[in-house]
Amino acid sequence: MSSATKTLELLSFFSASRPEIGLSQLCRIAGRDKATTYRHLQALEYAGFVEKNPTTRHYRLGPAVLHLAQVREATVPRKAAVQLSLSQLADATGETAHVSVLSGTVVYSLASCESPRHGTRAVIDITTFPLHATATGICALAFGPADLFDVAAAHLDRFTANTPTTPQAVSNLVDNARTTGFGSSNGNYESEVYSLSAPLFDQTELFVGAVTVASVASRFTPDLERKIKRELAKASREITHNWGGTLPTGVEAAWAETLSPLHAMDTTS
Amino acid sequence: MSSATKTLELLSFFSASRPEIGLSQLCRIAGRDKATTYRHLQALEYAGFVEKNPTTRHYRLGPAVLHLAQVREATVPRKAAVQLSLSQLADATGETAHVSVLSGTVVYSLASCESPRHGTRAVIDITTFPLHATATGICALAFGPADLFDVAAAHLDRFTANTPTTPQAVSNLVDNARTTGFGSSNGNYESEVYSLSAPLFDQTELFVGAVTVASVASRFTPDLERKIKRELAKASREITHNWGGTLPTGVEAAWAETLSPLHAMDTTS
DNA sequence: GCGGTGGGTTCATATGCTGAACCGCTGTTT
DNA sequence: AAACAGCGGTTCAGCATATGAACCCACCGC
Repeated sequence: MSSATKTLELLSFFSASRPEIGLSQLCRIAGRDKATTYRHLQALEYAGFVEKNPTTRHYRLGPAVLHLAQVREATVPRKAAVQLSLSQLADATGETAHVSVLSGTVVYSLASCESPRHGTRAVIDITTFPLHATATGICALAFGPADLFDVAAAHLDRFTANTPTTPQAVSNLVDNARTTGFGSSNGNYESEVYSLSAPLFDQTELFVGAVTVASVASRFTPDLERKIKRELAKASREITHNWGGTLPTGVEAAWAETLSPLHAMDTTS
Repeated sequence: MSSATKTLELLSFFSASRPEIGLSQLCRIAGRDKATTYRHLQALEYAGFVEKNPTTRHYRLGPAVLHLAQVREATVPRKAAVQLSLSQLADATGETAHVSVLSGTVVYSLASCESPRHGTRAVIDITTFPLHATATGICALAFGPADLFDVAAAHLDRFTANTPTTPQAVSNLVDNARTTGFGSSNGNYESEVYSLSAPLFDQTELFVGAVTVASVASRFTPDLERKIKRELAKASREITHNWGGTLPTGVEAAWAETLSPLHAMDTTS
């Protein structure tokens, strides 16, 4: 492990829950010598990656990281950062994949990608997603801010025979999303489109959006469902990471449970 | 210069105008050996600070910087990051200092700090600043987005005898701000309050807000004006830096000109 | 097929990184 | 008030590790 790598590793010990770290404390966390750690911190401080809290002499992340983040955002905007994941997802599942983001109480489409595998495809032709009637929306309700449910409950329009139009019916879908880690819509918005959706998170584990695969009802077998869920989990990890976020352990656990071989027997039985 | 410092320095060569850099190119920019630079880049890539564009093999900033920026923002929110600069500014000038930020076409107050030096003080009791009648607003018009002027011209309310109420009068103040690097208001909003304002910028040198000192007309001498301008420039550099931004060279040049001893003769004569 | 450029690799050399032990300070305990 | 523990910060001998000249291979224009 190079000196530079060790220096950079120090930065990863700072987090929202541990924003300031003293020298000795950092030595213990990193399991390294005090003199070494001190010199590494000096290098980081010189470059503006950390700064000293003048009163406590503890270290915290510095302004340089803001600077770099702005350059990164200008270089690879969020939209561009999902394109690769999205095309891989569409490719692996043979279905239409898309990513949407939450802004206030509205979930809008950021990017989508269709797979050429089948002649029939789901096409994402809406820009904002009804919260109660789409896999994406259910995901937002399940993992997003609590006050979103009231907004959803105030607009329970019926789109198809399957659209849930009572708060209780929506609540059931949301509960299911929370336990499985995936939002789902079986023709709730368009009768022939079955969708599955996985949430995306920021660094503080706040919901920021969802990645979704939209399939066609007639080919939506349990096997395909499992494949899509596996790929969705992968894509969600990837996109969340690319946006600088982290997945809550609860979601990972829900996925592990949902995708375990044991559970597979249940769903296919 | 330590290996870690050299590694970190590589990151500073990425910018909005040069977002992706190849290995050889980076060697030339940094003036370092190819093997060394390559190993440094590997360390950075391993830590997620850079990533390779898979098609061009060029390097660009990675997702880790977004992650760190979010932690930094959670650790030291912008408001907290200005407090120290602001109290130093209030202390050095003996006047009231405040920081405001531009959001859309509205300039709102982020934080303010009064100095106890004098019994009479300017008090910042508004939350949004009229663009045409305050030093802060003139600063926004001079250095902010061009379409702001139309917004300002549509609301030329008169507050005092000095308030500029014609587009031409506002335009003159804006021109003056552009050449001096400081917005000013001589009782344009409240007749007894004289204010000076310096702009704040983000990483792409876009105007994001202003730092202002509000003084009382009766003690606003040319000497005090010069002192305030010097301190404002210092505070603007500091806050801009703390927010991860960079000052346009044009503004620095305007300040240097305004604050030069030669220029001082002109203003005091 | 040839020169120029690019990314990536090798290896002997010596530079500069490492960590035990140290200092001076502060707040707490006895 | 003396002893103590913990902190941030410093020193220096010894050797791990960073360094860069020279190298390879692939690609591109000609």
